[in-house]
Amino acid sequence: MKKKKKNENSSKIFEYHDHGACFGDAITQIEDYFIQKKLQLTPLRRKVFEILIEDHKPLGAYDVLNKLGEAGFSSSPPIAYRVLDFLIEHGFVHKVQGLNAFIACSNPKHSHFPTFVICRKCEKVAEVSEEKSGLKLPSPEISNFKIEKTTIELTGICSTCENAEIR
Amino acid sequence: MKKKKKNENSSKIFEYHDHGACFGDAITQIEDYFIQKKLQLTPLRRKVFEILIEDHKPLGAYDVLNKLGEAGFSSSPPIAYRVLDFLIEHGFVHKVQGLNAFIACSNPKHSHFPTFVICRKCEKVAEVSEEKSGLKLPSPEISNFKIEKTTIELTGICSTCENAEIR
DNA sequence: GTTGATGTGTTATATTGTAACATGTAATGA
DNA sequence: TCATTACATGTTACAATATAACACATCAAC
Repeated sequence: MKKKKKNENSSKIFEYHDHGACFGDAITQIEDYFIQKKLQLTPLRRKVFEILIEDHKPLGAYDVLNKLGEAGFSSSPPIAYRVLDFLIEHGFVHKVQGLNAFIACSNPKHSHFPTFVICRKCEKVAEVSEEKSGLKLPSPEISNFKIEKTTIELTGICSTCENAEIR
Repeated sequence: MKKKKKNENSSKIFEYHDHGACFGDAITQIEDYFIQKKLQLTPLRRKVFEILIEDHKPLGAYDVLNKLGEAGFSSSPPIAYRVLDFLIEHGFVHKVQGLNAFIACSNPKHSHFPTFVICRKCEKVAEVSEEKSGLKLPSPEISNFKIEKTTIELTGICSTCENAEIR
């Protein structure tokens, strides 16, 4: 029960979030990217991305699907899965395997090998970029393996929940 | 197409495997552990573990289930999932999230935070233990997060498959 | 000899994900 | 002009993965 003074400016990965900026930046980034790559940011694709970035937490494919339905789009499963796959391919969405859920990438420019930190109690999820995580990938390249994609998920309990866990 | 001399004794994570030793060791380990922890290594649990360690590759829950059926056990889904969960809890089985599959732990003594290296082409999977992987976990503990469980999966292409990929 | 803990079994159903094929639209180029 | 192609979306039907809820048996402990 000691005062936490020392860690005051350590990255509070679950706490801080300027959502307005986040949303606007993300939309701008995806627009720029699509133009640059000559891809179509169709209403459907845009909507899926918006749904994810608004919530800013992992959503199941069928959650996305329902929201698409509410917004007047078709809501049969392949619709969601196709668009999600497409956005994943281009780095704007990640799949959180441990939750069978999808989340907007918090920084498409940097997160090629993102780490997800997941509280098993409050289910909050934080994406920590390669640079910030301090993660040092193992090197199976030594044994001639070429990494194309990583899934790195750390499940546990965040400080808020731990403090609440009186036993 | 150069001779690979230099890496001769680098860990060939996909190649080497003394299966006889592996199987025997694993059974002994699980027996010892169960005795020590006063757990019941029932015929069902033993069989599930044997199925996984015999194959020595990730199996879907329903694959396990079928093999249980063939061996005279019940083969309704909860049977497999319960036993798999139990074995996972005790560190003798891991789930490979990227494949929705289960694999016997290759070294229960050491692998608390194992890394799985998965070739997307031949689907071979290698488990690399914490010590050997050179993996340096990120430190969200700084931000007061307590890691309980990790999912670390590296997907890509192994040298054998890459060499075969003429384009 | 009842109670509680554990392990297995069953039915039914929930959740997550895909295959296969149809339609619409816009750009290309003979 | 109109076939061809690429792409995006749509639909039906289904496959694959996973869990809830409840039943029963065994066994040790009190």
